[in-house]
This record gives sequence, structure tokens and C-alpha cells, in this order.
Amino acid sequence: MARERKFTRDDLYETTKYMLLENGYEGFTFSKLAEKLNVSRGAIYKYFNNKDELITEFMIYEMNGFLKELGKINGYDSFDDQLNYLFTLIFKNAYIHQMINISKHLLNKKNKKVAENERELARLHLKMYRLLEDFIQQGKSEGKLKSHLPDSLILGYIFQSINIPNHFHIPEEEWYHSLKDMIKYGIFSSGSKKT
Amino acid sequence: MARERKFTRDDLYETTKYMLLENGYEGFTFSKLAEKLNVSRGAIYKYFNNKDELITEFMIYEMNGFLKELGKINGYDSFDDQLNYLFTLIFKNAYIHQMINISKHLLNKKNKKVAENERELARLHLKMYRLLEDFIQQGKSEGKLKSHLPDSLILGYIFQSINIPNHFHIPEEEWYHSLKDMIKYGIFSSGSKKT
Amino acid sequence: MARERKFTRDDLYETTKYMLLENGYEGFTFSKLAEKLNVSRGAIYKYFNNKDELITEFMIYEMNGFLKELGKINGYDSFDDQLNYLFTLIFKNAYIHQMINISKHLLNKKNKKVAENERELARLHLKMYRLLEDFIQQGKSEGKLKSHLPDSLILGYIFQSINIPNHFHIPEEEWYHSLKDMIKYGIFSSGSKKT
Amino acid sequence: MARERKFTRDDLYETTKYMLLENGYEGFTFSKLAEKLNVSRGAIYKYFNNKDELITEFMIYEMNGFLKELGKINGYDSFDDQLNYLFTLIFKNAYIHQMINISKHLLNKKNKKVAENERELARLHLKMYRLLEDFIQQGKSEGKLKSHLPDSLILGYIFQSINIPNHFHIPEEEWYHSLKDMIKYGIFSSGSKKT
DNA sequence: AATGAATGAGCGTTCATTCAT
DNA sequence: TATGAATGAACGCTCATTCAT
Repeated sequence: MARERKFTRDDLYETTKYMLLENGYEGFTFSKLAEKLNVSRGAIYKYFNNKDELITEFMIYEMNGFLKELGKINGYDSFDDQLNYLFTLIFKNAYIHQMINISKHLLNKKNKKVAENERELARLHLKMYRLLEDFIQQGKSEGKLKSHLPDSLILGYIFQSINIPNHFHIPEEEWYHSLKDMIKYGIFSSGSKKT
Repeated sequence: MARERKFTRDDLYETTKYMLLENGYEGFTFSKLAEKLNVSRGAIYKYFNNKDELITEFMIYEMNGFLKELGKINGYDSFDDQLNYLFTLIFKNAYIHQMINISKHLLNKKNKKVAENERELARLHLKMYRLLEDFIQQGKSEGKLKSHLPDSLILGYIFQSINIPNHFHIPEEEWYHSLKDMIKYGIFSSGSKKT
Repeated sequence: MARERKFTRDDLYETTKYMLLENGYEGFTFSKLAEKLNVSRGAIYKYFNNKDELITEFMIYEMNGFLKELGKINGYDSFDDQLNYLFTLIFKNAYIHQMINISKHLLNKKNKKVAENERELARLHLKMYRLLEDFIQQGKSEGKLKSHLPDSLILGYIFQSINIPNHFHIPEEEWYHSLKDMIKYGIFSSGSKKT
Repeated sequence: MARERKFTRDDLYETTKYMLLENGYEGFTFSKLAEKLNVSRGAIYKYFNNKDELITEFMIYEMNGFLKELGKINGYDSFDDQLNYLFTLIFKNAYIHQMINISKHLLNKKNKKVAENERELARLHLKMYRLLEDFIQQGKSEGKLKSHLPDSLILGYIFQSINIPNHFHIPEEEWYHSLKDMIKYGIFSSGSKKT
């Protein structure tokens, strides 16, 4: 009869997420993770052959979660409602963007399994991109979005903007609405004419 | 009288910049730096007492360069020209923004000289912010910029947007102009009405 | 359940003692210690977070051992017997005195655990001093010891004398007895009169 | 016409002595020495091929100075006066004893010149020992000193005792006289009988 | 004679990873 | 399955020493 596992994969991912966001790639160590989970380091190696494997697998898990949420966008009818939903979603999952930066650290390292995970991640990214591109296309075809802007730019723009560091601690409500306003209509006042 | 130097401070700063952008704070090591400069690790310690001193001094150097360029903004008369100049400048110095994130890594460490350098950096940041805030204020008072948006948000917005990763390799010209367009007028097409 | 340890804490303390006496604080390095224990440097860090922690913990261990022995002094009734016991004990543990000098090297360094260890060491020193002072007081009140000599001088005197390096390799027995004689009655021959 | 020397050998020895006593062998570095002398490190290497050479030569210099002073002992007629002079001299030059401890650090290192210097030092030590032994012999033959005590023990005893650390800061005068008293007549009160 | 640049060995420390139990 | 012991590579840093000018 097998011994009972001392920690679940969900515990582990939870803690991993917390640590990665708090301390970044280098600040994430097996020692600290094991300590927080009250397990020995060795135990974690039973499930993940190395640090990068753990991180990529965690990211796939996160990405899947995010995609699941994102899929609900089609439950909204109007483009405006969809956009609002997207805003809220990205706002709530702002960290996803940080995660992506972390994956840059993996670029140099080798390892079969890690490489495979990275391919899987790329697939998921693409899936996300497709989903969002459909949405952008719809906006364009409805005449809502400027059709001359590259889709990837619009998407990057939305993702990136939402992560502007709020150095001066503007209240969250104001920040959120101002952001939406800027993204939709820009920083120029309505009266101004386009050059 | 003494031996000729094998590397100049400019060589070093150049390499440092490259490495910091490529690998981040933790990925920046004296070994790698020394290797790229074809010098021994010890040699670098003759000029910088420790890693953080090197990094902060490099950042001050960069920041000063950037501020000097930024100062020229007042040479332009119209707000539009100034904005154009600002776009170009930030576009050319996109990395400056990334640099600022790196300084977060220094927060905990002590050391007289480093602390001093950090204060100097803070001064320079403030100076930059003042300069840009004046510019934003002018835009607002000229009725060009939406007056209800917080200054810091507009500034963060511009800086951040310019750093959107161009994953799909849209041609630079198009990218640049589209960005300007979005920042000024948003992603919504002109006909759309604000909610 | 886990692998068998390649060295015990006692092995380590033994070696540490040897090395510290042989080479002093600076001459004591983790590399050399690891080499003598036939382990990797890293292995030692599993048990001691840093050099000063190792040294202070070792010293506490030694000091406790010494104090335990010293406590037995009260098992002797007459002052002379106690003094004899003290001589033998110090003679056997002559190194204790050298150890104390080594702790001077720790003064500047910080670290919670080390600081704590140092306080513990101070406590033990005080305990030792109290024990010995009682003994000296008894000697004085019995009229055996010169009452005008400061206690700390008498004690320092005994400790220090016993550490005189025997450069000319006088046989231990003779050395020991001569020392006792000198400490008790001085270097002047009995006939001489005090000035 | 040769450039003028920027520092004299006396300056250097002075500074060396100060640094060695303050910081010990490991704390003595060419960098710090050069800094205090306002010279470059390289300059010192023109006169001393390495650290140990410098230190041994400095010690020879010190030893010669001490021996010169010590020679004056014969200017005193009575044994008591000579002993008093010796006490004062050792008290004043207590550091000599510390110096000797420092030389232990040299034991392992090689180098022709250093070895030679060490032999010279040994010669000087011997010379000192002879001088003092004569003095001890005289004390014995005059019936002042216990004739059964080994000369080397008596000498070591005097040297060592004078270096007892005054942890409790007994006033210097009292310390000095108590010490002399103990060395001459021991810690036992006069009435006590020798066993 | 003096300088300042550069080297290389070694130290303290951290951490991913492996392995015997 | 889980543990804890051990390894080894790398990093930041210091310093004795060498070398070109």
C-alpha cells in the first residue's frame, strides 16, 4: 500500500505561483518551495526532474486555466461586452504577463522534457492568440476597431497597458477606467483632430 | 607610466547594458562580463567595489545620457513636435524602461556607496519625471490631452506601450506609426462613440 | 531512511579544534575542514549556515565540556586539593584559553544566530568566572591567597602561565611542578625577603 | 639623478608595527600599508619581494631595537635593579611577545630570503635568550632565584605574565605592581608554607 | 624609483541535482 | 513514496603578486 502523498499538485502550483511572482525566476528555489510545502527537496524531484520542468509544467497549468476563462468570452454577445470581459480578465490575471517574462530565463537551457513543455506552451499561446485574434477581427468587421492596426499590436497593446506599474498609487477604480478610456480612445482629447 | 588599460569604462558600460538587457540582474555576473571584456574578474573590481556599485553607476551614466537627450524637447515649439520628439526618443531608448525594473533588485542590499548611487538615481528619475510632467501639463493646458487622466498614467502609458514586444515582426515603420496612432487616439475607430 | 552520514558532529568539532589551534581563525577554512573530513564543502553548510556559526557553536560545545569538568572542583574539600585539581584541569585544557582569543575575530560580524551564540558564550564565560572567583575568594578567606591581589589578576595569571610555550621541551612532569611552584610561591627563593 | 623616495624604511616599519598589532598577520595587507604610506602597492614590492619578507625584516628591525635596550640591563649593578629594569622594559614592549606569535604564520611558506630572515630572527632570539639567561644565572648564583627552576621557564613566565589581558581594567599602576609581586613571591600569602 | 593595470588563487556561500536508505 | 546526506558548479569578493610603462 503506497504511502499517502504529503502534498498535492495544486498546493505545489499555488506555492510556485506565489513564489515566482514574489521573487522571480532566480528567487524561486526548490529549498524554499520544499520548506513552504513542508516536504523534503528530494520529494519534489520525484515529480519534476528539474527546476525548469517544474516551472514549465506550472505555466502550462496556469495557461490552461487562463484559456478556460478566456473561452467564456464567446458567451457575451456584443463586442463591447466582450471587450469589457477581456479587460476584467486581463486585469485580474495581470500576472500572466509577468509569467511570460519569466519564461525568457529558460531559453538557453536544454532537456528533452523541458523542450517539449515549451512547445506545448507555444501551442497554448497560439491558441490564446487565435481566440483573441478572432475577437479583434470581429471588432474590426463591426467597424469598432481601426482596421489598419496590426492585430498583434492591438493585443500586445492591451496586455501591456494593463501592466503599467502604478508607481503613484492612483486608486484602482480610477486607474482601471482611465486605462480603458486610453486604450479605446487614446490620450488626446476628443476635440483634437487626427493629423 | 602604468600599463595600458585593456578596456575603457565605455566598453564596460556597453557590455553591461547588453548583458543586463539580455539576462537581467541575476544573469549579469562578473565572470561573464570579464569574459566578454577579455579581462580577469579581478580587474573589474579595481574600478567597482561590487556588483551593485557597478550596476548603479552604469545606470546613472545611462540616465544622464537619456536626460541630456530629453532636455532637448524644449527646443521644439509646438506640442505636437514635442510629442513626436518624445516618441522617437523613447523608441530609441526603449531599454531605459527595462533598466528601471532592474533597480528593484537592489532594494535590500546595504553599502554606503550603493545607497548614495541609489539616491542619485532617484534624483535623476525625479528630474525626468518633472520634465515630462511639465510637458504633459502643457499638453493639457493646450487642450490637447485629456485633462482627467492622471499624469503618471499618461507617462507610464507612453513608456510602457513603446515596449510592447513585436513578436510577429511587423515592420518597424508601421509599428512605430501605429503605436503613435493608438496612443493618441486609441484602438477604436473614429466613428465610434465614447460610452 | 536517508543516506548514512559521512561524518559526525564530534568528528567535525575534533577537526575544528585542531585546525583552529593550529591555524587560528583566518587559517580555518571550510575547504581545509572539508578536506580533512573527506567531504565536500557544501556538505558542511547543511549543518552550519556559515563559518562564524560553526565556530561559535563549536566553542559553546567546548566551553560546556570544560565547565562540566570545572564544576567537579567542589567535590574537593581543602583549598589545596581544589587548587591542584584546577591546575590539572587547566593544564589538560590549556587550549581553552587560546580559543577565547579567537572569539575576538567575531566582533564585527552580524547574523542573528551568531549573535545569539555569542551571548550564550558570554554567559558561559561569566559562569566560569563566577565559579573560579568563588574559589579564589575561598582561598583568600582561608588566608591562603594574598588578599590584596585582584581576583581577575590571579585568575588570568593562572590561565596565562599554564600556556607558556615550552620551547626547550622541558619534561612535562618537571614543567608542571615547577609551574605550580612558581604560581604559588614565585620565582624568588624562600630566603629572599619581600621589599 | 634618481627620484626621491616617497617613504622611508622607518615610516614603513612604523606603519607595519601599528597594523600588525591592530589587525594581526591576516589583517596586514600591502594595499592598506600602501594606502597609509600614500604610495602604490607596486612601490613597496621594489623593496620587499613579498609579504613575508617584509614582515620578517620588520621583525628583525624590532628585535634589534629591543636587544639594544635590553643590553642596557648590565648598566645596573644589583640583581634587583636589573630585574626592575627588565620588568619595565618588557612592560613597555609587551607587543614584542605578540609579534612572536605572528611569526607562527610564516612556518609553512617557502622562499629563500624569508628562510634566511627567519634564521636571522632565530639568531637574535637566541642572543636575547643568552643575555637573559646570564641574568637568570646571576640571580640564581646570588641566591635570589630558585635554582631548581629551569631558566627557560622563568623567562617564559616573566614574558607571558606581563601579557595577561586586563579584561577588568584594573588601573595600570596596581596591575603592574601586583604582577611584580606575584612573579616574585607567588599568589600564596607569606604565612603559607610550601608543601 | 614609482605607478597603476592585470592576474589567479582562494575563500565564503548558494543551489540544482544525485543518491543511498 | 519520501528523506536527508552529499556533491559540484558557480558566484561575489579579496589579495598577494606580476608586469608594462
